[in-house]
Amino acid sequence: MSISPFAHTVTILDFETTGLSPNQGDRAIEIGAVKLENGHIVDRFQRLMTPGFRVSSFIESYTGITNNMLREADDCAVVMNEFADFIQGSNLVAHNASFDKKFLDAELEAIGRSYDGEFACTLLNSRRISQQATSHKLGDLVRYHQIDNDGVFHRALADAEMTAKLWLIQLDILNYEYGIALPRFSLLQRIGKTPKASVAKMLSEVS
DNA sequence: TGCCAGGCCCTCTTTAGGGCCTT
Repeated sequence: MSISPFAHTVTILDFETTGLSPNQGDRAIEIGAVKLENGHIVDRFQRLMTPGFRVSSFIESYTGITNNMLREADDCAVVMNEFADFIQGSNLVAHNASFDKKFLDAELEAIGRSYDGEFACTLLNSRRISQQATSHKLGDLVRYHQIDNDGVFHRALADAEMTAKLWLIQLDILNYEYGIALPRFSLLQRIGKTPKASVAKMLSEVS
């Protein structure tokens, strides 16, 4: 059963992983998430998890998450079971959501859990409603929108916090530039799936 | 043996190729 389009709870999540593809054996090593209710952060989730094998030196360098840190972490199954509880009843947002969705799907399938929310993507939305931005990487959009940050990148909770702020900015853009206040979650999904050239027309019709 | 992600978008497109974005 899907979440109501009127649901006000949105969870913004970010995975750090051993690589790019669960189909190639890659696993999650960290999950970070913030839960928003009516635009305000009401809860946070951040856990390291051990994938069952050593991560590469590239991933250690890229994320700052070392094999020593993961040695003390719980198994993916334990952490993802807790995270499945955390996201129940909430729609989901991520930057380049197709990436995080495939890891969420893979890790939850491995423990026989599922979720009832639907995904929206701040990357696809940015390419449509911030077309003047020259790059839509999360870090570049943080600078472009002058989003407050503590200088930490490529850690799950820090990236989830910045993605949450980007999501709220996108809501502001819809409000101030298109006159759409309190858009349904489904509208944010539609923006990401609407052809780039047609977005302005679609939004003018909605407003 | 050799290769090795995948979804989305744009264009010099659609019988395709390449860039962007995520780790």
